[in-house]
Amino acid sequence: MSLRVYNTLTREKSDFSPIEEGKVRMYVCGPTVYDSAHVGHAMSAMVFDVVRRYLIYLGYDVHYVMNFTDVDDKIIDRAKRLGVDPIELAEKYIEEYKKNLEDLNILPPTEHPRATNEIDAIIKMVERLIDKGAAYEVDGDVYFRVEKAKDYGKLSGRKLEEMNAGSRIRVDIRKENPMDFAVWKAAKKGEPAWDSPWGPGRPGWHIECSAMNLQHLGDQIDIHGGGNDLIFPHHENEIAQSEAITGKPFARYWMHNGMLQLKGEKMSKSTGNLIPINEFLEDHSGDVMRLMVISSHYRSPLTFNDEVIEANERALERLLSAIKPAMEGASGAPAEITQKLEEQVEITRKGFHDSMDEDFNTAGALGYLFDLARMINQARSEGATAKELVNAQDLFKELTGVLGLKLETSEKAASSADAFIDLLLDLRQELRAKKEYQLSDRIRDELAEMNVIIEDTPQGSTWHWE
RNA sequence: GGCGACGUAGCCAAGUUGGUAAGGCAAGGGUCUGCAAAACCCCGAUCACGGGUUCGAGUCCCGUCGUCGCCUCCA
Repeated sequence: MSLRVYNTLTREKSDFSPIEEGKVRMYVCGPTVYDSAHVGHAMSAMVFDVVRRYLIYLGYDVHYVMNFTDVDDKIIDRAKRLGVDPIELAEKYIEEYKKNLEDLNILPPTEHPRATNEIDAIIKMVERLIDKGAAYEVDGDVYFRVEKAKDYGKLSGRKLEEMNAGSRIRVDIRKENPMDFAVWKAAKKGEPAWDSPWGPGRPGWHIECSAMNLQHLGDQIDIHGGGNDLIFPHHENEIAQSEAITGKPFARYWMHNGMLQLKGEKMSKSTGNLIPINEFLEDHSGDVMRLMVISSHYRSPLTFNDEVIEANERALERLLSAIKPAMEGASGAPAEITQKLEEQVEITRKGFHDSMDEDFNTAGALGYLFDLARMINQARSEGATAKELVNAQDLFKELTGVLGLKLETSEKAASSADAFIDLLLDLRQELRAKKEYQLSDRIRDELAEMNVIIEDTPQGSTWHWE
């Protein structure tokens, strides 16, 4: 079997084959940095992180570009309201976003370009569009001429004549067609601006992505990703611009993730219906977020609420249980068990691969990992030795790693409290030996209230943070 | 109004070209334990509804109801 990918452009799955053998050029739309990113952004970034990790797992050399939109109306508005410099405001949220990605165990992009660093390339592109008759200048603004793009609407399945542009926004009478969109905007007073043949101004939203693609990945790319709310108009316009310039098909595969649903609605910055990544990470690990994301298909909406978060906290504990070491003094599990475990290793490897090959079916792949976890735990409780568990556990770690899970056993680093807790455990051990259970239980209960969980095993007691 | 997606057990959710429903969480029962915890074992759905095609449909077609996304900035 080989990898199949759903392509928004064709609305069907097809076999994946990159332009250049063994290499994948991939571009994912990053955030507009005017505020803290929320868990919906995290979802999108994670979805494509998993895509990237799986492609690497398959042996591809992946060139991964994620941009920052660091100049646009919202950033300018926000900065004006706060009385700060828009470029500095953007810079602040760029740094924060990079930290978010790190905390969420998202691999750093190969390149992380930002619009303001690409101004020269953008201006050249706009000039080329004008030269080709694909764009026109009006009073310092430059608009893309949609009627010139013969197959405009092919990505979103719209037809120009069917779109009732201007039904909700006032039509700019200077435009030739209401659907024409700005590729260059004349600057108003006090706004960040760059000199151009059309006077001081700044790039339109869509052109920067086209420019960064051309600059960093070339005329044609393999995968272009983003949230499905970007299909129209953003990606539609990117296609129109890029293809107007190169005359070649822009991206081979358009991948779009579903929206994260909070309270039954799309999580969105503009409506304030959101949970910032920072806030989420105060109470939960990045792995919990990731588990939620990979528990369902990337194209489906993601149900996000407290109940689901809690369920995934517990599910994560189950995954963690699989990589616990063999019991101390284990003398070996029955042959029947160890053989079953080895068989499960092969079932898991194949099942994982087949699932992921089918348009990155992470939820299906995860199912196999839970099956393997159960088999590992079963073997361990039957007395399997570390050696008997090693193949299964190695595969388990490898494949959870492909999904981007860290599975760190100790969420909190060693703290100064450790020695005291160890002391209390020793004390409790002595009390239990004397069968003074009232006191020993009190130690356990009160430590539990401080989020220290004690587990008794035949080899003694252990503890961990809740 | 237009375009698109979806509706699977209490909740989340998978289901490749149609052949008789993964997995997780919760609940319940059990093993282990001084009691717990963890782990392990057992336990649940005919797939929104109504038609149709087929030997056979969750999986294809039509209709109905419902939810969501896009059509305006948005991952």
